[in-house]
Amino acid sequence: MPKEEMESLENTKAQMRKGILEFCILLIISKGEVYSSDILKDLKKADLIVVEGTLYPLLSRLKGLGLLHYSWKESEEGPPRKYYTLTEKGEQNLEQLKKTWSKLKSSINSLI
Amino acid sequence: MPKEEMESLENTKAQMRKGILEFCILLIISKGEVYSSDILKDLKKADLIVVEGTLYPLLSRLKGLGLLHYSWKESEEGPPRKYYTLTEKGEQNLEQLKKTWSKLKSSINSLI
DNA sequence: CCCACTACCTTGCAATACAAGGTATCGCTA
DNA sequence: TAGCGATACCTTGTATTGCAAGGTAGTGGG
Repeated sequence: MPKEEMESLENTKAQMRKGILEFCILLIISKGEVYSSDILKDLKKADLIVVEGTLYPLLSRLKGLGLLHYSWKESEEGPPRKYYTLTEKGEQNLEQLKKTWSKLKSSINSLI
Repeated sequence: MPKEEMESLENTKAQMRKGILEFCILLIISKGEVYSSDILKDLKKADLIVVEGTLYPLLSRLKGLGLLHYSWKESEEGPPRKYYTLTEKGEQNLEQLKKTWSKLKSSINSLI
């Protein structure tokens, strides 16, 4: 398969992943206190490849919007970590996003 | 609800929509020869708000990648229209994207 | 002949994911 | 105790891309 095709396909797939990235991160944090490496691990398990340079600014943004807060915790083996949890706002937001996701799923289903 | 929250929510929703936009457009075109207004109408029905300024460059890009081709057709009431259809490549690509979409759905499901 | 309508396209801007590189803390070991 | 590797957090520059706004052109009716 020629290179261009591969790229266009990968590009579109990447777009799909990006779109739900924020949603996924909120989902992951909603399940319990986590720090960046935990999040990256969970995203990887869900086939959502993300790197640090993407995650940190995003967490900061969500923090700035009041959806998250964090607390520093000591680590057994290394520097302290920022553990994130959802705020009240974050939880409400996530509920809305779950609904949006459901609608999106049925929209696509009717298109298929 | 304060303005900022609304905006953050709308923004995230918009991201989700954007991510699947290209996929949806391919889906719509796969169902038969359509021109831009048809596509916009179908997207609107699926709650995917898109404007001309988004659609035209995107169609051009997909054309450039060899996923689409078009033919001019006369209209009964106005200027001629570009009717789009999928190329062979476009169909193959779409099949791949359907698989990606399924995986994405189950990934999210397991996160929820 | 002009005006409204439809259709196609372009330009400038803002958001954002990513690659790459930087800073700081900790524990281990020479 | 000095240095090194590992871990963790963060920043900068770039490319992509959706969108608002505005532009061009064909068609038909008054």
